[in-house]
Amino acid sequence: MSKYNVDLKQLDLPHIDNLIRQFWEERDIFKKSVDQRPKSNSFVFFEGPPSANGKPGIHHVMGRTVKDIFCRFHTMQGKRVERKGGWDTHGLPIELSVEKELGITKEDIGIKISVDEYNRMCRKTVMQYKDIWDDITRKMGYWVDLEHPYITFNNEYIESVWWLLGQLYKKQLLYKGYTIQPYSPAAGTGLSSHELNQPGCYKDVTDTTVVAQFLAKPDSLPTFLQGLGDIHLLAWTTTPWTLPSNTALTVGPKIDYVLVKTYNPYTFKAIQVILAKSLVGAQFTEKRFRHAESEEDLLSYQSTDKKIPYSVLQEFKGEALIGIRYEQLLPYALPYQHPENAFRVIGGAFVTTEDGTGIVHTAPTFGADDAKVAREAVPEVPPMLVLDENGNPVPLVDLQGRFRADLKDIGGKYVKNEYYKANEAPERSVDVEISIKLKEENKAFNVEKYVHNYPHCWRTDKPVLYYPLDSWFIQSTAMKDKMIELNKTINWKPAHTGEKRFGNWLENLNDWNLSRSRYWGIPLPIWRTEDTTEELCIESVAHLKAEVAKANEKLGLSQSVPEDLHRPYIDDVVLVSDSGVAMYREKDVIDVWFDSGSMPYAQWHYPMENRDNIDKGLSFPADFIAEGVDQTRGWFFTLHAIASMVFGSVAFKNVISNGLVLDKEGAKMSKRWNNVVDPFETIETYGADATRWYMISNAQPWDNLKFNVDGIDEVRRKFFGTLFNTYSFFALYANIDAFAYQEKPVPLAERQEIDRWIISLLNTLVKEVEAEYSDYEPTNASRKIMTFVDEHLSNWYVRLCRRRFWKGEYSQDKVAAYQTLYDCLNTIAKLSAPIAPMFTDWLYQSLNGGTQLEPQESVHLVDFPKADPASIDKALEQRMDYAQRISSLVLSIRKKENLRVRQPLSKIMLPILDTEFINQIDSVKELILSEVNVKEIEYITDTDGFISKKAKANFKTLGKRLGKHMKEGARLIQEMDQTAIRSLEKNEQFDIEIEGEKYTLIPEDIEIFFDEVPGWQVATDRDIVVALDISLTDDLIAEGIARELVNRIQNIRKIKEFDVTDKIRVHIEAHDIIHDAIGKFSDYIKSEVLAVDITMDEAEAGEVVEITDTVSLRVFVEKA
RNA sequence: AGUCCCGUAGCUCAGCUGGUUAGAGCACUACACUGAUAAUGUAGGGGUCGGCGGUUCAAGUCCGCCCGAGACUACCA
Repeated sequence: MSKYNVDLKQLDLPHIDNLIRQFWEERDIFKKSVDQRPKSNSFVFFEGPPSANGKPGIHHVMGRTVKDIFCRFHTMQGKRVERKGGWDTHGLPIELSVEKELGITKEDIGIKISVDEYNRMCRKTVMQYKDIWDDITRKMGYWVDLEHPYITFNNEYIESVWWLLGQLYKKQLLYKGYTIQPYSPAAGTGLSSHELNQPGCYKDVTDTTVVAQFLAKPDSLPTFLQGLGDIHLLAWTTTPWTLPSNTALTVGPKIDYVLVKTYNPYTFKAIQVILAKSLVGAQFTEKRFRHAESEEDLLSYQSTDKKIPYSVLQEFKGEALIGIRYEQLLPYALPYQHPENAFRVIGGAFVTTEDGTGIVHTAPTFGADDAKVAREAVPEVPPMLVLDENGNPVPLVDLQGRFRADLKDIGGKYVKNEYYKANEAPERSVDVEISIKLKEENKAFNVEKYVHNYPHCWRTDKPVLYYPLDSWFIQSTAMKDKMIELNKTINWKPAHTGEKRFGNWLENLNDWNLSRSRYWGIPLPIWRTEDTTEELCIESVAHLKAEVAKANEKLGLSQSVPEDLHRPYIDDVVLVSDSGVAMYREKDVIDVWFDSGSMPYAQWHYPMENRDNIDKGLSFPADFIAEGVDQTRGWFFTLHAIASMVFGSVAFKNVISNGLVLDKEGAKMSKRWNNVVDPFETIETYGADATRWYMISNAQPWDNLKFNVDGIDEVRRKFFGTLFNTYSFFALYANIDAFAYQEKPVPLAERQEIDRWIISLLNTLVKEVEAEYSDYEPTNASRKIMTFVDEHLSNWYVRLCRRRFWKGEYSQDKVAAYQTLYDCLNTIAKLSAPIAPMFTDWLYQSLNGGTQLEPQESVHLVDFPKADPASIDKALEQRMDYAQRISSLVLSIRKKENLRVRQPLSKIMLPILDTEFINQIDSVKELILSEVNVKEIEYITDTDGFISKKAKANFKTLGKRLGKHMKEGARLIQEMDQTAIRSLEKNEQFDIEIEGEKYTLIPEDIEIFFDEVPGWQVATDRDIVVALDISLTDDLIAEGIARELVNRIQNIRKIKEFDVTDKIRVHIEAHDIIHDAIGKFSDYIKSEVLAVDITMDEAEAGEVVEITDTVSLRVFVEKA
């Protein structure tokens, strides 16, 4: 005979975790849960690959809980949900951690250590925390296929990525360009815009800024500026180190500029300067300058004067300045090409007058806008490129961020002090040195510190440089419209992340910089001839093999395709062009983000294998993905971009972007603040389920979570504790009665009102929870389940029904109670399984262990419950609500009158509005009476003359009709007397008049409720009024005492640890106060405490027990 | 600098398309209850719904501005 599991005396979630985890592993439940569903009915999920070179944090538990919930839910909905795990293995983070470990820099690679060795080291390092990741995955109960993960460094994966690049190449979406890009000298690589958009990259920094004076060449000035003496153009820069590379100044053709006569604040020399009219006030600050009153005033200036006078001489459009030539500001070098076209004023539409001077210092080698405007000028303004020792054109700053050695005083210095090794940075940065130099040479108009936002490298944390680089791009801008259009079909949770954040990002899309001049990554599969006229994009290993054979033949080589497709082996492969010329691989590796964006295809080695997965849509696009909001421009974008460009499809249909996990104060978790929560510790202390449930129920996944372990404990107590207690209660009595659900389900009609009520609520709950899960609203689902378990099942159903379980014969009613409670618990286990997979599996197995009702060995193999609409009875739910509220009201009167519930009372009086109400209350009458220990309910109707009604306006219906008379109308309605209300009820209409306007009220315009009833002990709650008769008779008192006795005897039983089924004998010290009680209620007492007899004697062996406030007696209890 | 999101009790959060006493849980206080007991019930205190202005008969809810927190965008010199 099987029994319900009662092994656990107390709820111990970590213990249950262990049991269930072991069970899953032994029985291979995860695999079964996937395999039992047909391939044809799939729910596609993509697992975003984490990088195993960092340890998992508590936020990973959050993200993975969200993923797990929907995968489990859809599995229970009959779907096949394959979840291939994956690892992100390439990229800068790994390379940098290896460099650090080896104590080398990028320059040493290929010299101190071979590329081969270096890459082998990367391959090893990248998986260093894999075991810890696998461990947290298991411990938190996240189901993902860890045995067959995709790994981005595998040849198959690389081959798929090549194929994708090949498709882009064929669509002519790959191009090579020389552009100014964000570049990290410390990391030695260019950065893509999504790398620059990683959180925390933009930081406020204080830089030395200069407003420089560029001396115009007199003969190039427009006629209206000629013959006035020296004229300087003022231009502002936040990067003085770029001034040696200045080759132009840009003005806005339509902007108004002025010529100002004043003195240089450092040299006190008289000067004339040009700047934008609207920025005169910003440059000539009141602190240091003043308007000159007259020509004499201006001329009379002495360097000892406090304020410098200035005077505006002329005004003109920027247009007029174009073509002016100026003396090179810092003549360190000259452009190697067309130096005669440098150092002149050009026009540019991007110039604004928001800050600076309205004249933009233009260094085409270090600014994207600068390069563009310089190229567009006629004739083209040359960038400041010089020839190096090999005759190649290079900028004045090298790839390490250092000035070229041959640049006199600044040669060999880093342009930013941050690039020096610790403690090696000079006191004065190059920016400061240049500023001082300019001041001394009467070339600086203003030097000051300025705080602005500047991008930093996401890995090295050092400032980014904008630098000219030759690299490969994906022309994503060409597919922008398609991406925008497809995005509109995606269901984003929350919606605004998709519409606004992601949508705006797509609107402002830039081309995707693919190139990384690094070693550990997927090699760019493009080969070129040395003169760059011919090129080839390889799109598979087979393709490469064929090309290698061709090259071997034509060039007389004996190469083979390398076993490992990484550098350096792939670099050695030489191919041959159509014209028979050798081609060499472009040295770059690709952006790692392309790796992860390729996973929908590359995880299946598409198209070399598993073609149907993509072509027939078996595994593409995803029905669902989830990651943190920080991935909006990361993985979410790369998935979307590749799918849009290569397949013209979305990559995912539903996406949750979850918020951050903060500490309990709302601060970011960081090692520096020592507020990082260890996920292992949390799970081991509180259990995975409580942790998961807390995270989901406390806040919506997309809101930031203020993580507080106190909240987990609360969830454990309130939800899991209550559910566990309810189960334990059930199991205790079901085992005693040997209830094993052998009987046919008792028809609903034959069950008690309260059974039908909880079943109705349960079915409503099933319906709602299914809708919430389907709508990707796990928080609402969890909260609804909690309310049901806590308020309805435990605190009402079980509380009221307790006696049915422990009293009486094994009747149909008892069976009905068992069946009802069993069904509730079993259904809750299933509804909650996606969120709390371990406890619910324990609960399901414990229940099913007593009945063998369901063949599935785990809750994760069953189908999600279906709501039965026929069981939902809204009128019944309403009635029970009345019963709960009436009971509460009676208890509150008892409390006020100091009448304990054990003392029976004679009657409740209930004023009622209509007979329908009587019917409703009648069917729940018994529940109320037993709950509050009262003998009967008496209904008081209108005609009894006790009741006075009050009316209140219904604003919703009246507001529109009465308009501004609403306030007055509400007052009139409140003042309606009994006859007026009665008249409205009878005639179904009633006229009121406000300021001459007549309005006809109909019944729905007012709400009627009861006034206080004078002279009664009453309590009210909205539309219900309850009065209680508190007079006591001798019988009532005796019964009260009898109940007190029962209570005391029960306590003694418990102290003595009798079994709940033990029969007893009771001896009570004789006393008047109990004489009546025992005389009249001995049968009752005996049956309550399972006594075979009760005797009044000395009870000498008994203990003294307080019976009432004034009487204490000896009571002795022994086993019969 | 711009865009987006958020601001409701000491804490964590509800509050639907505007409708009249702004809710729940936790915490706190008091009293009960106790054959579910590291639970439970009842009662109580605690809110100018971030601020100001507007629309409306009516605003926590809609609009504008401001303050505060956050995320994101941006080479704007």
